[in-house]
Amino acid sequence: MNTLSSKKCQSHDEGPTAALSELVLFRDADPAFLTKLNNNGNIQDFSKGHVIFLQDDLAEWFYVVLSGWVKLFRQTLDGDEVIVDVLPAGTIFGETDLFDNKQYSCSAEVVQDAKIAAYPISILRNEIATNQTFSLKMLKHLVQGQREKDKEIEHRTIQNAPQRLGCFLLRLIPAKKANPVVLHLPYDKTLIASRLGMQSETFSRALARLKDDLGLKVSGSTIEIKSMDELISYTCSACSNAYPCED
Amino acid sequence: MNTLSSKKCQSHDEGPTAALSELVLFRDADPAFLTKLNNNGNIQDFSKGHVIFLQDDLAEWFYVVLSGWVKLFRQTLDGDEVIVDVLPAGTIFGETDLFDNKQYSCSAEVVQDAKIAAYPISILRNEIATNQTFSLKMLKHLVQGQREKDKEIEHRTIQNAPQRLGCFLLRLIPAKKANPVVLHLPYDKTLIASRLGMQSETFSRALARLKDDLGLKVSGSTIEIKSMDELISYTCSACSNAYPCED
DNA sequence: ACATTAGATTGACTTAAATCAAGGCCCAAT
DNA sequence: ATTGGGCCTTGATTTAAGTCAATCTAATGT
Repeated sequence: MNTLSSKKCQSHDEGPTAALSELVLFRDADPAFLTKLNNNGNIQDFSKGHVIFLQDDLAEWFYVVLSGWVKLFRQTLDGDEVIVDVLPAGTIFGETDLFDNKQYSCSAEVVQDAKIAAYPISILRNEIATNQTFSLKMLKHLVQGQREKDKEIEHRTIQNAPQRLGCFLLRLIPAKKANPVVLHLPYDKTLIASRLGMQSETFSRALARLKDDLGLKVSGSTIEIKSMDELISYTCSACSNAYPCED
Repeated sequence: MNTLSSKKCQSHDEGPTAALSELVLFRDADPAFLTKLNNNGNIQDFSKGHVIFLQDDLAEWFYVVLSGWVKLFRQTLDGDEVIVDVLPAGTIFGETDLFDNKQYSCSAEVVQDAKIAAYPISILRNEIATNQTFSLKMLKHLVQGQREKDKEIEHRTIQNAPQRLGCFLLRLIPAKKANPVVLHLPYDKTLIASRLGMQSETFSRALARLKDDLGLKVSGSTIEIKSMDELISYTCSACSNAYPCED
């Protein structure tokens, strides 16, 4: 029910090679390396709810989200769930579980029907160990990830619920667009709430707050932002990163 | 007033080579590399309050805390300060600002009189680019840092103030020791508070709470823990990492 | 078309933490 | 010894967010 299809990569036009070379990490990588990944990888469609791997599973594959959304999460001792991240298309995951531990450090579950490519970690590990250039790329990739985490910690510390939500909305908009901006929430509001470290009731009220304060229009998962500048100043004033904060 | 002394490394018995080889990152590193760092590095004593670098400064040096404590922080647009981390002896910092940006991503200030070694980032960058083995070590180092950040995000999300404080105390105790355990808070309570993402008043009350609930004894910065097991179960039940969580 | 159900919202209330204000303690400089 | 200033604590109050419970809505399957 979860696995809708699976195919060898080479049988497919827009195979994982194409997919991979769109990721910064693999751009300009050695073609032989990409081909090897290609030949040993596969693409699968999964529907919402499918568990890709569990924390402490043996880490043999790393993945790339081609479409849809995937959540990474951890379980607390008393049974709660903590969202580590929710990943959009174009994200690689499972790749930092390369080393000694060799177990995934969190669980991964599809939260919006997704197309996901999988490749053996061993090939990645080998490339890192033998190709200096790629190894450097990987380092940069990790440093970038570190920066994201720092930002996340900051957000949770100094932004209140409406600001965190505003920040989330802004990050859904790639570049500064002309007003008004219409966007769709990419996954369940409940999940956005826990992604932002709040309860779903709080999320709901934060959204209502943005409606009142900024003239945001909401209908289901469709949101219209009247004024980007207003939202930016409302959201980013408490933050150490000026908008647009992804660089 | 801040710079109390500065010396070339080789003029010193317990020079930076010795200091470096105690860090996991540099253990078993190429002796020529360590010597080069050694010859181009220096050790300085700084007193509390000394600013080592500011966010957006050109990143030319990386540092190792030999003794004392250093805080990393960022400034928000409206002037507040966010603590990124507070670093104990044995920590390397400034080293992730290796790449393209070439600017420090945060500011660094001494918060308890410290002895700090400085080395040119260029030497590190060169070693990473040419020595596969070291590059791999650096990758592991970064992955480990990533895990720490994940843990931090989790703590801020699911632990309340007394639990975060309890967790902080536990992390000051390297191994599981016999009761009762006596320890000293390593830096100002105000700073511990912001390190833990709370106001100093909240910190004070959290400490009082641990006194009441766990029979903790506090006198100034000296703390006596009656029962480690009690503190562990009080603190770690809401967390996804079992004690001792550093591995 | 209808029942079922997961997801979302709303209201009432509780609780944790922030804020505001006052005062205490200890160390350092005079 | 006295003064002054960090640093810390404590009390009173406000505020943000969590919790609990009741609906409401929209999508799904029969």
